[in-house]
Amino acid sequence: MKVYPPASENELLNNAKTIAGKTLQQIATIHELPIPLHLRNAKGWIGELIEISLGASATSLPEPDFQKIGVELKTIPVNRHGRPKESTYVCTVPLTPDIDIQWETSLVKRKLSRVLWVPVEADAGIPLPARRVGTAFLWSPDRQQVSVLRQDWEEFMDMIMMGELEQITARHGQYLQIRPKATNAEALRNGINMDGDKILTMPRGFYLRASFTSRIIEQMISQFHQQ
DNA sequence: TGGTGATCATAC
DNA sequence: GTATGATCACCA
Repeated sequence: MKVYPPASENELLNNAKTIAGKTLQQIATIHELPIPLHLRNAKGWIGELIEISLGASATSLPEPDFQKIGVELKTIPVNRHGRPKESTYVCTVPLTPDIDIQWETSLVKRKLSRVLWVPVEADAGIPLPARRVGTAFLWSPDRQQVSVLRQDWEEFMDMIMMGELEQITARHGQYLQIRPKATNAEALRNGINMDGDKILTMPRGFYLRASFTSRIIEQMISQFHQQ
């Protein structure tokens, strides 16, 4: 079954409702896809399955997944309490950014402006085929959240432009963090050191801390209960 | 045992 | 090679 890109947020939400409560086995069967034995050698499999089942179009482009409506798709592994098990990858970190790079036009901002979060059961005790997809919800950061995300991003970009990339660890950043994002430790690319010289360094990605995505889920639940 | 640093697969 | 989809694995 082929799912076409949704033309509106409502259409996307309706598509998401059709997979809510289903197991990964049920969804994979609909699309005639095999299920890997475990995620160790297929880490992105759930994300790719949900992309297919919701009609995502920019699946390996530096763009929001649903290009037409500007929505980014994120599956989020949650435990039985609904708390995220992992951080959430956002996008690649520019290692040699232009001097005039700005938050307003950054990929982090574009991707996080509108996100469809799709919770997926991730307790180790549940076999992969039996894991269920939860109720998806659309989210945009509120003013306070945008403010912190922007502050994190600007501090990171300042450090990178100052040649302090190698000093950045996953401990930096309140909501965002920067961590390696590579095939392996041998995958290097160009960066800039504190002397302004070219160096080879590990490719890195922006991630949302699990403590932050946990708050997003809690907010959604409390809004739900108020209605 | 939580979080940081490392890694796996795939598309083009 | 560089982007995407992420989770793994180890150690403080």
